Amino acid sequence: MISNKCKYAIKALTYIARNDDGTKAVMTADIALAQDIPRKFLEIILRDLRNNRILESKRGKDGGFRLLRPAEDISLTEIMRIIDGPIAMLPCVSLNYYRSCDDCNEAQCEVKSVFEQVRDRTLEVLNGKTIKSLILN
Amino acid sequence: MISNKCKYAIKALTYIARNDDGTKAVMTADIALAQDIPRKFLEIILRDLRNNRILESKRGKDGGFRLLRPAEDISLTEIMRIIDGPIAMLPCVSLNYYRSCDDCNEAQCEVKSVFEQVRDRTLEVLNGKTIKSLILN
DNA sequence: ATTAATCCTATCTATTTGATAGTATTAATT
DNA sequence: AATTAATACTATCAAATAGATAGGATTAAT
Repeated sequence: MISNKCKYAIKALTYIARNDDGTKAVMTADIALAQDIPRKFLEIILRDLRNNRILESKRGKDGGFRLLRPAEDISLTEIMRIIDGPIAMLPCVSLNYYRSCDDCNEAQCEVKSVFEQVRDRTLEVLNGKTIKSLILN
Repeated sequence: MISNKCKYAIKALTYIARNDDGTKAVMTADIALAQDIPRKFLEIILRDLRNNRILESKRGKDGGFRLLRPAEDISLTEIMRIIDGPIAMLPCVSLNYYRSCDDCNEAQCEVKSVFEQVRDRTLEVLNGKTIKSLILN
């Protein structure tokens, strides 16, 4: 399962991508209302995305958020890794968050290869998806 | 991520499948030692698998656990669903644990179809895997 | 009766999830 | 300079989940 937080992040980004008309930043309150996300929780998520160079923010009146890059250059996997961490089902098969298993000898682990296959199939789907491709439904 | 508990369950089952010689049940202590699983935690897991008709148990001296079905009839997905619940990444795309999302209109949700694809690819891998196939590495 | 196994109940700690409250800061507008 | 309206930041909080551990009850072979 991905967290609600991660789903909110994705939905917020699609809303920003769709609604940034080039004249002004997109406000938290508008996103929260349109996408049904708790406002204060959304604030945290958006700041998190800004700290990870997905968004830029503008403070003060007429402030808000904007994509720091074109929507087609923001992949789903990047968002998922920022918000939830590893995508893989076992730490020992994670490409970006590898950790060894204390309780098994990886060379002879029976489960590792299965979850490597799951990881590869999952990434086949996710690697091609961007904020841009999501809003072209 | 699957839980440690789920990984322990799978490893315990492979151990039982490999070591049931038909004469006596496999003991918790042996599994715990061989697979490096905390003994008391393993007890809970094995009882859970028994309650879900994966294992049968025998109490008292010479007691222990045994597969209730042939190893080739115990699928990985079944174990994962018993221990961790849904396999899908979103409740609204889960085949066995479906729940609707409060915050989105499923008909026009941008993320649903992506995670349906992930689900299908994941199940393509996992559906073919059984305790039997895992121990034939 | 003894021994050795599972069964059961209760408990515990740490982490994560999913938030909320309140204040500080910034910046556009008047 | 004052007002207004936005994000930024800090602190907290409650509930659920993860990952166990302890201790005694029950069962059954010898």
